[in-house]
Amino acid sequence: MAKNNDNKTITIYDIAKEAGVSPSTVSRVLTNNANVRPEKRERVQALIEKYNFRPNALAKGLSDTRSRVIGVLMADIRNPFYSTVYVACEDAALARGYRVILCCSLGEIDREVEQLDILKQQSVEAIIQIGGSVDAVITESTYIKKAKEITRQLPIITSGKIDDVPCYRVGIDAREAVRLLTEHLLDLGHERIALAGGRLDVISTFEKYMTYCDILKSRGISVNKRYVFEGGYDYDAGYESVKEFMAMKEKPTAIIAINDFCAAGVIRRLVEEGYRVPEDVSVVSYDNTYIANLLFPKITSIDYDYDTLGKMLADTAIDVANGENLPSFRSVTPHLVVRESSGERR
Amino acid sequence: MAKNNDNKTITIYDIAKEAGVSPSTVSRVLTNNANVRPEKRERVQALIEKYNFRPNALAKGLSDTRSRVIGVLMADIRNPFYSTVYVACEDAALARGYRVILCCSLGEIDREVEQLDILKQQSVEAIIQIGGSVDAVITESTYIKKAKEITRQLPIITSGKIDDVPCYRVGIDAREAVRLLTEHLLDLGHERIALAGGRLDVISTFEKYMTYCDILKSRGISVNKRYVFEGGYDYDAGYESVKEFMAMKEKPTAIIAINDFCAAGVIRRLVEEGYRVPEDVSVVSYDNTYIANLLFPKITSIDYDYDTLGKMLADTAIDVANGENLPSFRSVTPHLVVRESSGERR
DNA sequence: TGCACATTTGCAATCGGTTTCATTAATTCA
DNA sequence: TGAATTAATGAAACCGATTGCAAATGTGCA
Repeated sequence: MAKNNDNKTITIYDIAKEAGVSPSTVSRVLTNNANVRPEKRERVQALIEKYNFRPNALAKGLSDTRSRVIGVLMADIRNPFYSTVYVACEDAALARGYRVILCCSLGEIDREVEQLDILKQQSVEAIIQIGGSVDAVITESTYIKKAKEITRQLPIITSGKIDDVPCYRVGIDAREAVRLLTEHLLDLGHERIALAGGRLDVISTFEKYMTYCDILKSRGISVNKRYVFEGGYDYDAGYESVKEFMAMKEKPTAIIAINDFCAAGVIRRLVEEGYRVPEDVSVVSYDNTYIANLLFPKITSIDYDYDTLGKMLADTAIDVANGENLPSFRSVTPHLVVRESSGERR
Repeated sequence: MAKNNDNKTITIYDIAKEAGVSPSTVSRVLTNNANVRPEKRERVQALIEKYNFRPNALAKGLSDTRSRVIGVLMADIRNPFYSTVYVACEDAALARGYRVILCCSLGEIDREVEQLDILKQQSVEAIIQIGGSVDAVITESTYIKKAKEITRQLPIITSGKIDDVPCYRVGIDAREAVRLLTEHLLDLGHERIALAGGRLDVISTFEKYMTYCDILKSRGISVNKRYVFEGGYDYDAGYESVKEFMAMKEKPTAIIAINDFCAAGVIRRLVEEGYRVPEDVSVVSYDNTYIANLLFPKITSIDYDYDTLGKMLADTAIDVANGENLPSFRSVTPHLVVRESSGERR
């Protein structure tokens, strides 16, 4: 791909000719592991540097058995949660000599199915999928069908779970996350704790819900279903939830938002209705994206240690691709970041 | 890349054999443009569907003269401005049958230089670069050197400007953006308008600054240099700027933040010091990312119509790659989105 | 010095497509 | 119906690397 002054793409053949050796020798210098007489190696190396030669990645990928590329399929890279995980994955992959290809499904199931094919076409060695169909309890059958087909050929690593499809799970310890948040609030004296946003047909959300129920019960607090507002994972879900919560006689004194976007909506509506955060109502959330730090008040949120998560995802992908036998489920431990949005019940 | 039941990757040769035709014919069916007898075409097509066959992208890229891939090099995909532009670019590219490869430099010049090589290695037909060295007036010489080398071989499309390197510019009409914001504030009665964040050695920031000066002068208002706070493009820059501004005798009554992050810092500090936004101080910003909508108050910001920008970038890249003669500078027209953070001077 | 053995090296096949070119089959039209 | 023309097809070269294998060169030791 490097070009000489004539602007022609130069190849190992050109280097070989000028160095007076065979292309194989140049290739051996490039791949570094074969044994080449030092004198020739230097001669070739000098030309590589002279022309700033880089071997064509497509040709290399074709001839190698290993493409050294892993695919990352996410719901939407514009969401800071995903982009943070993506960058962490990429860093970890790069550290092991792998490249990463990004695909976004943008919530469209057809696109998601299509992306799996596209990644396969690119000869990726494994696919990391975060968000999208893998998170839904009842997954679209076209997706399942395609995922099954794919997993016969290359491993899928996911934070979710695909029915009937064997894949490696690298997730977040959702139970621990809920525990941290719920007990934080209980410790502050809150008992009327509401849940804002998220759909219960999404596995991680469902797990969170169940754990929330368990914890309350274990503390002798009965679960009030009206304190659970199902909705999306966005600002609006949070905003709408508060309309309902604060219209109740027994208003919640604390709200757990499904993510930082949702928390922003919750806080907005609370402020609009004249409540103060955290004096009147505490608000906490999951994900601890940079948004948690941008809002006023800054939000108490659950952090997942994205570098660790990304590394776990990438390492699993690469290890599995190399045939290593790994546990099919690993998870990262969340921790609580206390900020300004949660306080003692008054 | 599709595999049959034996889990072996199948190729056009397999399809050809089973269909009783030559690989060339299968290829013709695949590329669609050659003429193949309908009967055979159908026979081949049926097998393609049966096995869900997709031609290997690496092989295709290697044999084709056109790779139909463009590279996108950005500063940091975790920044909503970049991720929004990226998705828009990808969409536009996809619509024209092109794929996109993402690289992030994360602010490291070495990485940025390296990425140019990596993209070249991938046989991209053009590189779109937004953010990073292309934005700096005095660009690192290692970068310039590499960029020069690259542009001899493939076009670079950028929102910035690289000294001495011929590239296609697709930008934002910065002067118009400043005009919209400044006149909006002037119309609201503000005269003491401050600038928070951004470095003047960044072209777009410098352009904004110059235009700001021009507009104030044309209205007979003298420019107070103390109203210009240079800094980064983040929350902290905004936060720090307000410390200085509000310590002055003649405090500004309106602040233009260099982006939404910066605006968040500005507002935060204002609130901490007991000022209300917009009653006491108006705050506006550039970029109109979703952050502008999340904050309280919602921020009046400049929108760039990201879909149009993305399309302009991708179209330029593809057109230039195809040898079309385009104007070397095109720009998108910004517009003002008025929200809650700006109001009449009291 | 000569022979056995270890290193280097190049040839040629391969990865999986596309495309040119020559050949063959199908049409068109007088 | 047969010659001229056009459409369909396959063989083979090519894209730019890697790698198995055999040949060539170098080394060690008796």
